[in-house]
Amino acid sequence: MLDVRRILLFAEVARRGSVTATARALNYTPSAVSQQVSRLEAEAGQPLLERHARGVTLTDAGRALAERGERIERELRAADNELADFAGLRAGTLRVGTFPTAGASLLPSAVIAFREAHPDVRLTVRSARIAGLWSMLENREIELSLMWDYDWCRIDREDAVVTPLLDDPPALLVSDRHPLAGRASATLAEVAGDPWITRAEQHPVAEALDRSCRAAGFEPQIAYEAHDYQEAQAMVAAGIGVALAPTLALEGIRPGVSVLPLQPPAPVRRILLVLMSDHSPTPAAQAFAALLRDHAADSTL
Amino acid sequence: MLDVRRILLFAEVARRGSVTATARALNYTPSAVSQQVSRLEAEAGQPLLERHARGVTLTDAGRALAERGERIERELRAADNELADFAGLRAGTLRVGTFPTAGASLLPSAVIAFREAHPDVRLTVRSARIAGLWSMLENREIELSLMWDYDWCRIDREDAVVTPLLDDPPALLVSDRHPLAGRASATLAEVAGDPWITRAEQHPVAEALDRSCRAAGFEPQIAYEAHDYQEAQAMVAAGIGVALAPTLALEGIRPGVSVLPLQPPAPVRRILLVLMSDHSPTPAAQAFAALLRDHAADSTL
DNA sequence: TGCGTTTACGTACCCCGTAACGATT
DNA sequence: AATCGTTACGGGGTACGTAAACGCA
Repeated sequence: MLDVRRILLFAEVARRGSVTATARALNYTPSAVSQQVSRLEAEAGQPLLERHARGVTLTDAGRALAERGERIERELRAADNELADFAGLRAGTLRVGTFPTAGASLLPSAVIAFREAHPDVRLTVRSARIAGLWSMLENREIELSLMWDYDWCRIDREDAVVTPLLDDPPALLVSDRHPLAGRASATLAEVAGDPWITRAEQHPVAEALDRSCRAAGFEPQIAYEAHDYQEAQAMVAAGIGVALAPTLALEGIRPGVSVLPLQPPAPVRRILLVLMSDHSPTPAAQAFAALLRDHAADSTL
Repeated sequence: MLDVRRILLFAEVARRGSVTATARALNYTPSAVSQQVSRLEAEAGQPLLERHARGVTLTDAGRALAERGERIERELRAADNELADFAGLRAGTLRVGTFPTAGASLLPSAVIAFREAHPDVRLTVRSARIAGLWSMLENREIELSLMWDYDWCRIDREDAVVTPLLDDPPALLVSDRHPLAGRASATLAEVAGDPWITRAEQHPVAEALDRSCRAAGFEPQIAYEAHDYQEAQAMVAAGIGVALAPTLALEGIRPGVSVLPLQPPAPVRRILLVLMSDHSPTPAAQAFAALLRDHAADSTL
């Protein structure tokens, strides 16, 4: 059967009309070119060029084969350009995962910046809880994901590369009419007696509240179990109780709610970038990861 | 830069969705396939497929590259078919040379047979004198040629392959009113005293006449120098003299002319097939040569 | 004589196989 | 345990270079 590489070499010979010129162009010896052409003729079962003193000319079959070679070369150049497009982020798709809070705060600016820098990459974002994010990563439904952890539940998986992006300290939310309202900061001890708004369904933030209060020496009295941060803020504004929230979740703060940075010791949430380690990231994923790291470094939460 | 053969291998992997299946299909080991794909990824500068436990899936770049590979394979198959067409005489061109007499007698049936057998080969015939035929052969304006020689001027060239096709004995042409008219054969001695019609311009047939007569012990008396065989036949019919002509030149014999085979010793013209030895004949040329040899073998001149 | 092509021969690289390992179901 | 993919390592084939010959202007 015909060898592709020999066809490409032959196409070069056909273009230049000379074995020696081809050899010069490709940094070969005329001998090498001649041998390969001879082999190609053997594969083709018929002469492909006629040799005379001044270069060579093509037979009908040689002309046809050289034409095919040209087309193959065009395909190769096209392939090269396409790969460069993918590598240069002028093509391709990128699927990113996020948890809801980051999806509403940290991620949008990164998405906007990425879309501006690489308008030809199809970027999609999927939001889910941590477990869902892991399964999407494992199923290759997303190339990378934002995640978070606390120091008592550190993510430590062999099959994942985890990069901490920034620390997300908690804040205390109190009603504007609460005695602490307007203060520059607060400690947990100062609200030990207050009723608490927490998150329902074993939400990790509920665990963070629980652990923090115990560490501070009291058990929180739960007044309400909210299902998202907006609901929690509404309860706080209504004076039902006080609440703990990650700083990242306070993008749009509701009127009637006062935010107080919580002084240490406080359970600091880490915001993480996660990629699967068992396959190398695509150029788009690398670019997005770099962009996230930069944004996080600039950000002063 | 991207290696073509690796791209083809990768296209196969892409089609089958599995390294191992590809290896089985191509009689390779999975190891070999895996290594080549890895190299291709290195050349591409980006991952081309994602490995999981059950086979592999393609990245965007991998999909694009595999698609190019498919197109290259199509080109290869097309090239293969084209070459088969040329080899199988379903395409191509064949240029044949001939001298005028053969062009009017031996060649037409061969041309008709060839065209019928291989209607897709463009067959052209060029007619010229011996010297012109040689230069056309040397310049590759024709692939093969019919020629002739006599035993005193045998063609013997290192750069040509000469195949005798058939012997073309001479005949004596006399007027219907000539005493020999109607005889089954004749010898030169019987017309030693007749005036002769011969060919002008040092035509080799004139030399044949000259040599034959001298060998028979007399010098021919030239009555007329004709420029072709038709003219010569007209002169013979008019009773101007007798003439010598190769049998091959007697396709359409003119009324009023009687043809007598010449008994030996007579100068026998050989009809030859000539190819240049310094480059191998195309399939079409081989086929035409074979056809000529067959026709000549069948022919009973 | 110089240029272009080819052949003979030796060498170096590259591709593939063997073997062993890790991962997944 | 079976299947799939990968890595390390060694051998064999092949493609190339060197050298020399040939043919043609």
